[in-house]
Amino acid sequence: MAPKFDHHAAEARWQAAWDAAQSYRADDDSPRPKAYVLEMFPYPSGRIHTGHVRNYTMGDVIARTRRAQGYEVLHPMGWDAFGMPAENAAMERGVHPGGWTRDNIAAMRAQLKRLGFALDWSRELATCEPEYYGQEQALFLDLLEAGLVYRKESAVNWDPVDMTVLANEQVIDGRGWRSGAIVERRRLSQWFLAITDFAEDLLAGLGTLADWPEKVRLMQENWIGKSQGMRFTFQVADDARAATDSPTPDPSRMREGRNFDVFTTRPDTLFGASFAALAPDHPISLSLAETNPGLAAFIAECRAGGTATADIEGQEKKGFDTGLSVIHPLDPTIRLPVFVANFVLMDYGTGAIFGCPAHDQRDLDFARKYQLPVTRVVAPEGEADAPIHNEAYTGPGRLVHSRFLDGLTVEEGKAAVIARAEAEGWGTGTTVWRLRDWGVSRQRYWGTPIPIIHCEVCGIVPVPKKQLPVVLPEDVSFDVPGNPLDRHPTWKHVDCPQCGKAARRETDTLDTFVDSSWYFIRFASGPADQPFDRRIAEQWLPVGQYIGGVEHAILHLLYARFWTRALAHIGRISVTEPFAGLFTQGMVTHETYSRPQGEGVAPLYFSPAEVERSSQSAILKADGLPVEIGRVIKMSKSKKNVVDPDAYLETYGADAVRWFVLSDSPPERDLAWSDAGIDGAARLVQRIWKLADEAADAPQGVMDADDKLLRLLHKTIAAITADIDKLQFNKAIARLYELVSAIERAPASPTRRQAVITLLQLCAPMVPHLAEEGWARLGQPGMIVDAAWPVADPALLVDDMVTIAVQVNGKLRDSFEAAKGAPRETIEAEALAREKIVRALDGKAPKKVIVVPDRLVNLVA
RNA sequence: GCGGACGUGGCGAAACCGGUAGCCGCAGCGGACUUAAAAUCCGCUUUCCCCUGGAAGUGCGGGUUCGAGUCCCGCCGUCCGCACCA
Repeated sequence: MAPKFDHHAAEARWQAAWDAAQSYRADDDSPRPKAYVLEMFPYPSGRIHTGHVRNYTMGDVIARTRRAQGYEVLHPMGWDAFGMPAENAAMERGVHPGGWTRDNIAAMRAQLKRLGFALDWSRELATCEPEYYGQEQALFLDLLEAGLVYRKESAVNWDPVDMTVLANEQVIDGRGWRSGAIVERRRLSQWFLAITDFAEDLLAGLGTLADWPEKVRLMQENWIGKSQGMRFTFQVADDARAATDSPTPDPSRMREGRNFDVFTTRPDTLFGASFAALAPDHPISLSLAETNPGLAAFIAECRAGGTATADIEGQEKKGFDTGLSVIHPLDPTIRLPVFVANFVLMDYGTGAIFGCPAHDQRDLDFARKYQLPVTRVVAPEGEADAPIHNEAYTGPGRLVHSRFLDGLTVEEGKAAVIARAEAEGWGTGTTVWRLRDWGVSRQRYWGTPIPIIHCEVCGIVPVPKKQLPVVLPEDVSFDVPGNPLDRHPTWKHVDCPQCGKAARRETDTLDTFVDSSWYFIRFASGPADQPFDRRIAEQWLPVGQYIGGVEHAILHLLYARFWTRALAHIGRISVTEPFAGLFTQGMVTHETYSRPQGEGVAPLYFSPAEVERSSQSAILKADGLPVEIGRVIKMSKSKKNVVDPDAYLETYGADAVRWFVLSDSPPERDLAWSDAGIDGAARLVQRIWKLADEAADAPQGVMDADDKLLRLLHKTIAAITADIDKLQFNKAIARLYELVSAIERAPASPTRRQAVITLLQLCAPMVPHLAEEGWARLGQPGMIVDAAWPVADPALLVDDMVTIAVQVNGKLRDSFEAAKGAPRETIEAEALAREKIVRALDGKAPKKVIVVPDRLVNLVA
């Protein structure tokens, strides 16, 4: 009986051998074609989770295959090491964020090494180290100098207990996610990156990303949100109406400086306008509120609550009549009342709209509430003038009740109104974007310090580059809420680099998305004295294959695209799209185990480690009683369905774990982690090992070219190469199983021995330790990582016999073997002569015969 | 509400261009080996029936075609993203 494959020994042996040979070191000066394979770098939370294992295994298969195919491969790893969890750990456990983070990195690095990934560890980086963030500060200053960084006041979610800004995702039901305090909307001075300068470019660039998922491109397109329309000015009329709840107006005072711009995507519906509305934060609203307590109260009411989506949803449309009216731009005799309305957003367009109730649902709701006129101006083709009830009409059609526009289509109407507005000088065709500039200020300690000094005399002064990096102080405390940098006794006090007077450091740090916006460039080239060496970086970039979770489809990928373009814009690099190929993999899921705890109480969940799972049921180890097996869902701490890869690495070995995460599910879909699945993977590892072990003593010599096994082998080479290219690892694995079965059945022969050697090469990207061990057992020269990828012989890919299906009226009745390329007549004759077919036709001659060469015959009776 | 993806055995899934639906794995059933078990190996496994065969079958209803999982039209369901975006 052959000895079993010993994963502990093999992993140790080959990981040491690869290390000693520096097998995965990427050579900048290699003459070979370059391939940059990258997986999204992890946040060092403490432990590698199954999602990481899946992500990095996929990348590893690509990297190893490319290497075997003769590419110089760059496959690096690093740590997205700044961020809030480190500060939370500091607050909860009294540890320093830096120590906590670096300990986590050490633990996770060991776990990744244990999985045997083909990574170039010499390029490892952590964003929390000054060598990295100092260079980021230099790039920030470059962008500042180029006018792509600016400071502005903006509304933020402010947590009054934790004394910090919260992202929208951190506001839950209007309360801070940590403190539970009611979130306020505050205006704060914040640093911004001018991503909107590149809106058009970022949108156009999506069209060049052929190797990105369509879904991600669409998500980015929607996020950028280009809308074309018209911007025009409303003149405020002299004759003020009597307004509700306002003091007797003085018309001349009211009019002064109160004309305002609106944006619309539907200039064609202008004759359907029945009101105008301003955002509560609009400057005119605010100025009117100074003398109008009713309006001031209304604005205050609108401001209550956070900026989160949940707060906005379902809110009733409300307005406040300002008493002003504006003049309709196409007919000066028409006056429209001006409201301040809660559904108008200051951040989009101009912060003011014209309302056309017949063709916009929100405007219609508003008009019904305030008894404003509703006039249809677009009618569907052939359907003249039905009244509008409670549903606005937004479909296509022709214009009605619109004077010079009558009879035009919607598109023609838009063009006509814009042409007229531009000719008369009261409006212009224009484009607005949903995308906003990127606010990067965070009132946090554990992030890249923004390299700016505030001087009372000189204003905003960049830290001179010679003084970089601005290093985070280590002696900080987290015993009170707020930003420790701001409270630090000395750190922020510096002399102004320009005038030398006492000044103050910026105490905000950069959003961690900045850190991840250029790490792939630093991997390609990471000199000590500058962010990157342009020549070397450009040899590797763009990343050929980038792999990560779809949750980064918008923010990270958009920011990285922007940052790269910004660097190109200031002439530091010629690459504009950082990731040529993108793949978004699915999540790893697991079933849940629970026991009900009575009505209205959440069930009690148990972790997979606490449960003994048999094929049909599961019992709790502690008491031997059954637990309920729940749905297969994303791993989460609250449902306790998280598994730790370490235990599996110990029991089954890296190769079995790697094989399992690649098998069964297509990589873009979710993968259900199961012990049964890993058992299957471990069995396969032993089967392959047994083949290698037996083949070591098998006869060597000349192979039989007609051997069926040889044909299968070459078909498998071709298929697996194509499957890996398309990242269809599940299909590659199904084919490997077929090949393994076929070899097992084949008698010992030189062909069989060669098949085993090739099999080891084909599965080496997935199970590298096993492959090396088998390669050595078979006495092959060197290491399998240095062996060239097998090439399929085209002559062996075509069969000389094919199966011809015979259908009667489209239904399969019989099939037979025929020589490949046999003439139609031969096939037809054979089909008609088959006993089953004669019976099926029941003596009748077929009316029509369809012959598809090498495939089928269909007889139409 | 807008945009998108998906729907195939008990489960994860295959199926090139419209051409034999269900490769491969998991689970299950039967058998061999064994004192026994594990491990391993062999076989079966879409459903139904009047079982040497036949019928139905890829969410539902239509259509195009000699032929549809695949193309077209209309529904239903699930998931994802965005959302008072003017």
